[in-house]
Amino acid sequence: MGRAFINHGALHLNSQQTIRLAVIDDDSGFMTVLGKRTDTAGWQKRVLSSAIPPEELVAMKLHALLLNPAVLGDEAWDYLERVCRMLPDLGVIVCTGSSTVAQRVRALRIGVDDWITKPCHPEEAMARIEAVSRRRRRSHPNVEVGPLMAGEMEIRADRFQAFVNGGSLDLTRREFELLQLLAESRGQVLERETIYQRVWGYAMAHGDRSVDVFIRKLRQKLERRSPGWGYIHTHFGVGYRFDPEPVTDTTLHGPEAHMPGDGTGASLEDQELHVST
Amino acid sequence: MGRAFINHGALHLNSQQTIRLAVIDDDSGFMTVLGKRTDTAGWQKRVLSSAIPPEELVAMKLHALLLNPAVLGDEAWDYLERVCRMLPDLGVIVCTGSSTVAQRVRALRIGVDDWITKPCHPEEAMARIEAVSRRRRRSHPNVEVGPLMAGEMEIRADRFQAFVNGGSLDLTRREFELLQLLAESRGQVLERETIYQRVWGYAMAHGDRSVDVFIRKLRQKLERRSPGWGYIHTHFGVGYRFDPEPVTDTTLHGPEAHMPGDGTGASLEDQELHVST
DNA sequence: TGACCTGTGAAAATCCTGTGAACGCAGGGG
DNA sequence: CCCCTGCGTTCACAGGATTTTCACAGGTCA
Repeated sequence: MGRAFINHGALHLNSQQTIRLAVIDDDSGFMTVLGKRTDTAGWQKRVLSSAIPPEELVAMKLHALLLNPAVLGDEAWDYLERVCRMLPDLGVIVCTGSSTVAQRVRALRIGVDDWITKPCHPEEAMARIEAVSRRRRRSHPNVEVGPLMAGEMEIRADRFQAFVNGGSLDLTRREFELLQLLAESRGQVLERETIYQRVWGYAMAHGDRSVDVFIRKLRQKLERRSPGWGYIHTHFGVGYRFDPEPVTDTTLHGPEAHMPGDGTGASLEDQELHVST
Repeated sequence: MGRAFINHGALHLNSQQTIRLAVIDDDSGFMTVLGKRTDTAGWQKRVLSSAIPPEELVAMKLHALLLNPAVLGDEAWDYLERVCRMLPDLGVIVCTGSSTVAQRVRALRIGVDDWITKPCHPEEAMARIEAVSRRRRRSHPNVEVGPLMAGEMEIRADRFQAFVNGGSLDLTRREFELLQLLAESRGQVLERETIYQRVWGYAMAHGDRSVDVFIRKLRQKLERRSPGWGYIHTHFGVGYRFDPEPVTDTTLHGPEAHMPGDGTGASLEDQELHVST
């Protein structure tokens, strides 16, 4: 179940992009400081103490790679060249102590995107990594994340639409964004304020019922195309939770048909107060 | 039509190494040395002694801009910001004497791609400019020359034209580029901003309706030559999607005429949000 | 039961897209 | 050098689609 990550708050006008970065360096001091900052920024970072085959880098789906050639010794140039050739879309930043113009030029010509000289402020290192990743993303705007499956439904970001065995739900933009947010946070209870903030992009006015209204619209469309499944659950006094589950037709008001939760919701599982329709 | 031009802005760059660069600096010494090298490398360089409006930069179809903020004085930040916002695809490199980490970070976050500190070797400056431009060019690795088929239409990049059984659609340059972009992204919903950015080469001004107007022109020409097919679909509040499909003349308001898709896009082919006519 | 919440339906307010036409510019002829 | 023509931009409007807002009804909790 590897979902969860990816651009969470990237619903729309978000400049903050979470970056997947790998670092090959052994400078523990620098690593510590940098690590602190990247964590704060919410980046996904992986520290490696030695070169790993480019093939594995591919599997990591990185945005950028920061490496200190000193760690690799003689193979550094060869390694750099192979990485740049195999992963033209990966942002490669070299970070080293001293260096000559010739070395820097050579690296840049090989395909390296930036060369930072230590000592350097971690903030600048991050800004440069961001800059490189930004450019990289701009070139390939359509390497979209695969469709997201939920119950009988398939959510396709590239079409701004959700489908149930081939049939579109005909969601409007807002409806889609709301659904996407919910689905990305599957299992989590989201408060109205949070939802509004992330889908609408600004703070919710007191007493605004928009979220409720859109939840209703979603439920209607979902119900029509995929009856037999419950997707959006209401948590009284709190908010909503997305969790696709086949409708256990317990007409009896019984004490909840305790579905095996996926765990993400942990202790909230039993708070199930009422399930839509 | 005497087009036969070269690479316009965004679509299809030839993979020549020649770089179109503009420099805003008044350091004659550096300019001279750099100029010599760029000439040798065959770059097209334009030296400006002061800021020029971003609109004119657009017209220059640059790959990169190297500028010394000292020349602009107080307006430097504002200018940088405007340029980066308006030309997201332009490589922007700042080259200055002394600077602080804070300044560099600010610039990089604004959208600047690299910050070089003088004194610097012109060779390194060039290598960095290349590195920045390289990312940009990689955008459209579209090397395929073969004609692109879509419905009854044949799109020939080599002719800057589209045909329907032999007859040309008489597309103008912009129309063709728009059509090509759409067709290359067949099945995907493209937002207006994206379209504008990629076809026009710079950021769309708020409220610009050019994309809509060109979509209309395309639809008209397509309709005239190939009635019976729907090519461009509107996604309300989002953008447009190209997906050729025979017109299912369901005049009946019936509950969806579930056409089995033509197959190109797997099982989701049918289902329109709104189909323009 | 009373105070709150949430689900609904529908009206009202906004926003978005399709269009037709006017403008301005640049190139080609005359 | 001036006029004509093709193209790309901008505008303003009309018809719809989508969002918000409201007033209520029905549930939930203490």
